[in-house]
Amino acid sequence: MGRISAPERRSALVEAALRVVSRRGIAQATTRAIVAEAGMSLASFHYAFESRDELIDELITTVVAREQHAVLPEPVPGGDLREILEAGLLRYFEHLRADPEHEQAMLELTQYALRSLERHPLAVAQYARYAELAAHSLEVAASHAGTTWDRPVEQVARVLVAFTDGLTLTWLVDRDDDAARAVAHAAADALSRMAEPR
Amino acid sequence: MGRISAPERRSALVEAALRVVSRRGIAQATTRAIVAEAGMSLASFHYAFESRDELIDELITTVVAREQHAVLPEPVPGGDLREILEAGLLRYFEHLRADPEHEQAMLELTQYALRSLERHPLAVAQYARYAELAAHSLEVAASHAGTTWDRPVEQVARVLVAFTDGLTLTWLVDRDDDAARAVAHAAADALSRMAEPR
DNA sequence: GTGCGACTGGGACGACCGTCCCACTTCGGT
DNA sequence: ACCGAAGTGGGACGGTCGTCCCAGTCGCAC
Repeated sequence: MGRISAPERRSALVEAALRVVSRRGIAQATTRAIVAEAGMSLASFHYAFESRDELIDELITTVVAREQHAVLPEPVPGGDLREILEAGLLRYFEHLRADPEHEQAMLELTQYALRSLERHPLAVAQYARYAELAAHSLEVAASHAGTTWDRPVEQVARVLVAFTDGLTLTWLVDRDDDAARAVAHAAADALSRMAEPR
Repeated sequence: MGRISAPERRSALVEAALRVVSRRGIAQATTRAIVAEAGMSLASFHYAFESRDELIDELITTVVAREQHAVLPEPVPGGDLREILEAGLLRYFEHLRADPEHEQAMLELTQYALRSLERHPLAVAQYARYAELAAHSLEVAASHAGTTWDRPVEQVARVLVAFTDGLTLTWLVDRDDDAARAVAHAAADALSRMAEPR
């Protein structure tokens, strides 16, 4: 292993940890497994991080900050709100199908954070970030459809996040593409009714 | 510890394991923690079960079989379909608020099962059971509202399960009651549109 | 080139894990 | 009363965990 500065090592370890958590789950993300994935020795781990907990915290923070697969990157032009929303949800679904392990890892990290008092805020921040991204997408969608939301967009965003989570969780279990698309359709339908009638 | 037959001990251990998983998470549900919760010695554990894995498998099976907090136990009389569905979802939400640890435990057990090939079927069975209960509730609801579903009820049920999961997950993170009720409202709205217009 | 601080590797530590062994006690059938 | 089977308790096993120590090596400023 060549010589790397401590900060570089930190991010290399975070990336390695994300790969291990995605592939094998957080329970299997031991210091030794992470270090092996990064191709380092155990001592390097505790040179860069004080503890495994610190690494996991930074992993969650990093990965949440990076999160940006918004549900609606570029809405379909010419469609009405419902169609734009459904296209966005289907886009998210394709992202989920392309990298299911990543979403499963995010889910596990949330649950992990939920289990300790000092880590709970990380989970809250994660979902606040989701809601923020969702709110932005919803604003873009409404603007493209030439309409406005009939309540604060943050409230609609919260519902979108819940629908997305449900779609993710159920699809991860049964891998039923058609069912997931039905969820996307129904969710888009419900959300579109939260806009002012044109 | 008095003398108990092996089968009784098995179910006592399963109950103890459920309490430990609910309270502290599956990662903390060690053989010693479970045995302490049940007030037994370690030897009794391996007298009743061959391994911890066997206990966890039986825990999942048991708890899934017992699952019956259907979303719509007794629909409100006189309401239309949307109102009946929303009342059912709110009923589920009250159940979630009353015992959040149990739903969190169920979520963790699902994720745990998803992580190994031989346990994956348990997660699938868990969600098949959810869908079954949801389908039954939906049939009751449609019948009370005097309408019928415009597609196989199993498909609607799958969507309901996804919505319920999303509501659960997001509420467990932010504990925002109003937001959860908004999800229930939107979900009921979307689902009610999957019925034949009267 | 020399010194010093930053970085590295291997091995060890105590704690806890799942599992197992074995001497012991209790029970039900005879 | 007795005897085999069923159930119990304590202690120990090997393995893995997170963490730590320390002797060694490298890069860079002087």
